[in-house]
Amino acid sequence: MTRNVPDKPTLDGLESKWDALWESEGTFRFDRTKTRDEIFAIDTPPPTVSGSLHMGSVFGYVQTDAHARYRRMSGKEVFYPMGWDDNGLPTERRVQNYYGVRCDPTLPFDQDFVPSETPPDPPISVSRRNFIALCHGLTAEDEVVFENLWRTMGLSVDWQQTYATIDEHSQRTSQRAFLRNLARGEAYSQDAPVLWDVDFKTAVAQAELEDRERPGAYYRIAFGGADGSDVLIETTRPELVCCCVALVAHPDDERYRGLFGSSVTSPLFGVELPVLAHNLADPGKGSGIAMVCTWGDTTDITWWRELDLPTRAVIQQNGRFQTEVPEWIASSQGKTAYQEISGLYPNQAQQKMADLLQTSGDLRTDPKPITHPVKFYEKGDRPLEIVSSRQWYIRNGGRDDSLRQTLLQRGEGLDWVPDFMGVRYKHWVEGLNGDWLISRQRFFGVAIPLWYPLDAEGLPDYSAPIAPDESDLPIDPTSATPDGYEEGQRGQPGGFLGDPDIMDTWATASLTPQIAGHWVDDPDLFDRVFPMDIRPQGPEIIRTWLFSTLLRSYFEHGQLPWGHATINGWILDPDRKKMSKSVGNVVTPLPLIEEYGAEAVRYWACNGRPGTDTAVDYGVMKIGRRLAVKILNASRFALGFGEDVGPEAIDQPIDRSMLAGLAGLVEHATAAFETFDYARALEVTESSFWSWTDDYLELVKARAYGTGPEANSAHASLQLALSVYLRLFAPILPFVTEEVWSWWRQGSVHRTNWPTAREFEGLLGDPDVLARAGEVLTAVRRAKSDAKTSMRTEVTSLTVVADPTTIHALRDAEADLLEAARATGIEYREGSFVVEATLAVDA
RNA sequence: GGGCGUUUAGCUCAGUUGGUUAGAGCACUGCCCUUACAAGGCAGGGGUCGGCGGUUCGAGUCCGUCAACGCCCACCA
Repeated sequence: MTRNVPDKPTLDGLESKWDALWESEGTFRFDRTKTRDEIFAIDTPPPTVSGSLHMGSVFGYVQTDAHARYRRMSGKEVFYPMGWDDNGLPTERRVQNYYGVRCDPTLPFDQDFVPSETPPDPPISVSRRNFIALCHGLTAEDEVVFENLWRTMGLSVDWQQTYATIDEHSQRTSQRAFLRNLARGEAYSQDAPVLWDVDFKTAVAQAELEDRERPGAYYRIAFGGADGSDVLIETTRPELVCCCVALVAHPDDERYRGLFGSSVTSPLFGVELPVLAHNLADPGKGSGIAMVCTWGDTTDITWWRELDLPTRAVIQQNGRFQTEVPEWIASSQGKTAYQEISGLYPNQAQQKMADLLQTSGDLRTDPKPITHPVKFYEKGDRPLEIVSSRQWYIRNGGRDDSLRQTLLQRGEGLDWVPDFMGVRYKHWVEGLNGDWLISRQRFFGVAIPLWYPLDAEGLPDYSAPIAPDESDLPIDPTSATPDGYEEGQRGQPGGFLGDPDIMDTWATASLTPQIAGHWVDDPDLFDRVFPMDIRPQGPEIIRTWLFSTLLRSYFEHGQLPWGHATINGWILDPDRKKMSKSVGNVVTPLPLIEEYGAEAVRYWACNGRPGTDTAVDYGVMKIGRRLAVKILNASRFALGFGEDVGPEAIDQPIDRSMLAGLAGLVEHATAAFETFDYARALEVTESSFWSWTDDYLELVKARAYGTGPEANSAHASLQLALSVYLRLFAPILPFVTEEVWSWWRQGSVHRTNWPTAREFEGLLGDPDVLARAGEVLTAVRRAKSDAKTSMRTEVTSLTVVADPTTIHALRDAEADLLEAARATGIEYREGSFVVEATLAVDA
C-alpha cells in the first residue's frame, strides 16, 4: 500500500483522533460468539464516580489496559467492561454538599422540586424520592466526566459493556443474590449492638472502620465496695458510668480476687453492680479493673455477651443520651445526676460528668491526658458509638471457623500478583470478628427486598420475612406490595411492613462479575466470561471488594470469581506523601494530560512496578513523551525509502544480527506480559528501541539511502523491526503506535498479532555483529567528543584491537561501520579491545 | 502490639535463579544545528547498594538482627 508519512509528525490530537476512530470502527467491541477459552475477561473496578479524579484513578486502570491490549493482540477476545460505582454514601454525601439538601424520608415527594443554584445553608430537607432523583442526576454527570477521562487515557474498554451499581440491572442482580443467600441461610437478621455513625445515622461494617488517634484522658473513678472501701477504676469515658453493668478484672489478679462475686455501687448513680472475672481484663491497663458499659467499645460487647450482662443502653441513634432517666437509676441523687447529661452528646456529657465526679469527690486524681486510637467510620467525622438495632448480616467466617478455613483456602487458590498481596487477604480473614453487616439506614442504594408480616398488635415478625419472586426484581419494599396483601395493609395490624433499609454498596459491588457478565438475564454470556481471568484493584480494598466478591462467588457458584488478582500499588504525591484531600496534595490527571499528553501519563503509570507504591513523577512523564516523539521520528526514517520490501531481501549480516536481538526482545517482553509485568515489558522494549535508533539506524543510514540489494536488505530490516517495535509498544503507547501503523498498514495495530519468533524464521544472524559494531561506533564518537569536534569529522585512520571473534564480527559490519564512523578503512590487530581513531582535525 | 512492603547515584527507580568493573532516566559537565528527531543527538563525571553479624571461593542478591519510612491489622477499660 502507499505510505502516508507526514513531514512533521506530531503527538498533538492523537488521543481524540484515535478514540473517535476506535469507537466508530468498534475496534474494542467484544465478540460474544467466542468461547470461554478464547476469551480473556476482566472484572474492571467500578470507580466511585462521586469521588475526585486523581492520579490513583489513572494508575491502576492504565496498567490493566496495557495488559488487556497485550491479551487482545495475543489472540484473546477481551471482555473489558466498565462499571460506575454510584450507589451508596459517597454519592449521598456529595449530593448533600452539592445541592445543600438532606434526605427526610418522612416528607412527601415534591414533583416541582428544583435544587437552588447555590447550596442553601442550613441545608433544606427533601423527600427520599427527591433525594434519590438528585443522586441519579448528579452521578450521571459524574459518569460522563469519568468516561471522558478513560477515553482520553485510551482505555480499550468496550463502551457498550457498561453498568452502574445503582442501575436496574445491578439492583436485580444484587437483590437476587441476597435472596439466594437468605434462602440458603447465608444471610440473616439480628437485633444486636452495632457500630453506629451518629451523623449518617447508620450502622457500619467492620471493613469500613478505621482507627484515628484522638486526645482523651484517663479518669480515675471510685466505685463503692461492699465493705465500704473504694474500688478505683480508670476510664476514658466517664460519661458512661450511668450505663455501667459490671466491673471486671482478670481471674488471676490477686488485687481483685477477693471482690469477685461481690457487688459495688456506682458513684453518683448509686447503681449496684457485680464484680466479675474475665480473662480479657488486662491487669496492666489502668488499675487492672475495668467498668463494663453497654456499650463503650467492642470489648464491652464481648464482656456483655460472654458474662450475660444486662443491656443498659443510653446513647440513641442520633448520638445523644436519651432524655428520660433510665429505669435502673433509682436514687433521687442518681436521677438528678442523670438529668445533667440527658440529651447531650457524649463529648458534652463527658465534661459534665467529670465536673460532677470532681464535685462529689469520686474523681480521685486529675484526668491524665493521653492520645488513644478511636474507631471511626472511614467516611465519618465523629467517633462511632455502639447502639443496639436490628440489622442484616451475611455470614463471612467471622463467627464460623469452618467457613473461615474454607475462605482462607480459596484465597490460597487465587494467583496473587504480586504474591505477597495474598497475605493481606489471609490476615483480614483471620482477623474477622463477626459476620458482614450489610444493611444501612440510608437512601441511595439497593433496597433490601423484604417485607415483614405485622401481628395483631402491629409489631413486625422479623423471623418470617416475606420475599418477592425473583422475576419481580428489582423491588422497593417501601412502595411495592407483597403477594397476598393489599397496599392498604401497609403498616396496619395484620398487614405488612417493607424493610426501609438499603444494602451497603459492597453488597452490590461484590457481584461485579455477575453484573458485568449478566448472570441474571444472559446466562449464555455469563458462561462465556465467568469465572473471569483477572481482578485488577487497589490494595486498600482487598478486605472489602476482593474478599466480599470471593465470598459471594463461593456461596453462589462454589468457585473463585477469577483466576488472578492483580493488585496495583499506592499512589503518592511527588514528595512521596500519601495524597489526601485534607492535606491538599491531590494531583489530578487532567492538567498532566494537557501538559505531557495521555501517552506520557500512561508511560508513567506503566513504569510503576506491579504492586509497588509509586510517586507522581513529572520527570518520568517527560521521558514518556520523548519516547513517543522518538517513535514518530524513527518511524518516519524507517519508512522513508520506497515501497515495502519483503523479508526475503534481508541478507546483510548486520541486519540479521539486529533481527536476532529483536527476536530475543520479543521473547523477553512476551514472558514479562505473561506474568502481568507490563513494567518489565516496557523497560526491555524501551531500552532495546533506544539502542536500535542510536546504533542500528546510524549504522545502516548510508546504505539505506542508496539502492540495490544491500539497500533493499536495510529497507526490509527497518520495516520488519519497526513493525515489531510498534506492536511491542502498542499496549503501553496505544495512540502513537496506532498513528504510525496507519501510515503504512491496514487496520488497527491493536487487532494485529503480537510478534512471535516465527516472524524471524530464517532471518537470524549473529547478535555479535551489531553489538561489536555499536561498540566501535561508540568509541569513535567518544574520540570525536574528546576532540570537541563534530560527529561528521572524518576519521583518517581507524585501528581496532580485539579478539579474533570480535574482528570476525566486525568484518561483517565493516561497510556500514566505515560510513557511520566516516572512515575509509579499518586496520585490525589482535589483543584486548582498543579503538584508535585519528581524526582529520588532528592532522 | 502483630504483619506486609520499602531502603541502590543529588532526585525517581531497575537489578530476573548469588558470578567479570552495580545500570537507566532526570539533574550536572563538555561537545555537536549530522538530510528521522535541537522541547534533539553524542559523550562524560557521580554510588563503601540503610547499619551490624553470618553462609559462601564469591553477596546489592541468601540467612539473622537492628533502624527509618509507608501501608494493613489489633480487645481503644
